[in-house]
Amino acid sequence: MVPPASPKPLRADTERTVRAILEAAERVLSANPAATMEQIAEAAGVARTTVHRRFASREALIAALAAWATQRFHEAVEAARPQTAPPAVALYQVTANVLRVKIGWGFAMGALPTDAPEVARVHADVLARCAQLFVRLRDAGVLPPGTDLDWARRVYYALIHEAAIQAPEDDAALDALATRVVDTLLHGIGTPTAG
Amino acid sequence: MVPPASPKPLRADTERTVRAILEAAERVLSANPAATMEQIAEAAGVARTTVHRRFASREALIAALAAWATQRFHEAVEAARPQTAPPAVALYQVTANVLRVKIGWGFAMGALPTDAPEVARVHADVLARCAQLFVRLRDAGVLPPGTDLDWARRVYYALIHEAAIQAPEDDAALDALATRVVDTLLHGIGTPTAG
DNA sequence: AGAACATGCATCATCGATGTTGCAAGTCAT
DNA sequence: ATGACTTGCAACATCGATGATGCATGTTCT
Repeated sequence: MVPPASPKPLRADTERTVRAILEAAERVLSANPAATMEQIAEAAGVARTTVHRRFASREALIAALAAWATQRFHEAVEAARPQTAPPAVALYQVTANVLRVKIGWGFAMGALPTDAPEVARVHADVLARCAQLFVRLRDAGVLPPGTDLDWARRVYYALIHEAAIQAPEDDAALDALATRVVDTLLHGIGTPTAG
Repeated sequence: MVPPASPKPLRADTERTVRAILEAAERVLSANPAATMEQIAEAAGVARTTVHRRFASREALIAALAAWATQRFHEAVEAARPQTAPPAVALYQVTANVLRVKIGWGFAMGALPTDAPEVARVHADVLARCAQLFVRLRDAGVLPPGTDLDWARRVYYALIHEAAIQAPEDDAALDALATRVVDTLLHGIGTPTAG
């Protein structure tokens, strides 16, 4: 229902409710992944039955949440033009864009074990883009030729994950965070002259 | 029951069972944090009622698991003599020791929201040791004077967490992993000349 | 060997979460 | 304004997980 243009345009009423539920689910579940539908409904300001009317099951709700976040994730990466922009620039842009999304949708992006066909495809797509970006980084000399790209990618994800916990809301702080992530990724935190 | 010498020495029988349950819980819960007591019991090769006899509640089981892992964690850090060994050496030793523990007890170490008084104290102790180690690293010039120690510590944890997923079993691979973690922490993954 | 204890099994009780339905009242679109 | 849709509420049904118990059958320790 959420990802592309739905077959039937939702009533303004319904759309607000759905969004409220998804946002509430994100907040509540990120605080406690085992939270009940009741707690989510309460946080959304609706009755529990309404949640069940919109999402057939708890599983469906989480799937919708993941789909929503995946879409945002995809947009964030694509907006950085990771295949055409200079790799170092793209790295920074991707970092900043993804951070912005991840700060608000941390749970949904973490709970990605989705089995929906469409969503899985988009997600795989994004991962491939990231992998390609790292190849480009290596080819451009930003990363040494012998770099273990898998380790590099995982370190990158871990740094973004850590940075997202800071959760700043203004753009200046977000840029500072992105800078710190890229910097740490490339140069670590040690004294350059040491070693 | 587990951490120090128990008031009543368990029967050989019981001890084996308890250990089997804890180890099974680690395996099963790390694969699926929402696993049921039944699944844990099955993995341990005992009846579900036996688990309940040893651990009053699911909560108690997880608490015991956390306590056990915390103890191991503590030993791993202390064995590296983080306050007396040269900081760079201690960093490496702590990394290797903690990796060894974390590979086998990843869930238990992640599920640390424990409210047991004794356990919390030990855990806080370990964290303090780590913080001190980072101060020593900075004072020794391994880290630049202006380093944000909180960020440094969090990056370090994240790297260990990532590395522990590789899960090698032999010592050579473990040392290689530890080297990689320390190296990445200090120098990142970028080309040194770049910038 | 014998007392003390642990385990497996079957059984039962309970509890919370999930999911459904009917109806009255409210909201939206045209 | 009117018909279509949505929501809240209350009630109900179900289901799985948790936790407890009694008893027969091992297992351990001395």
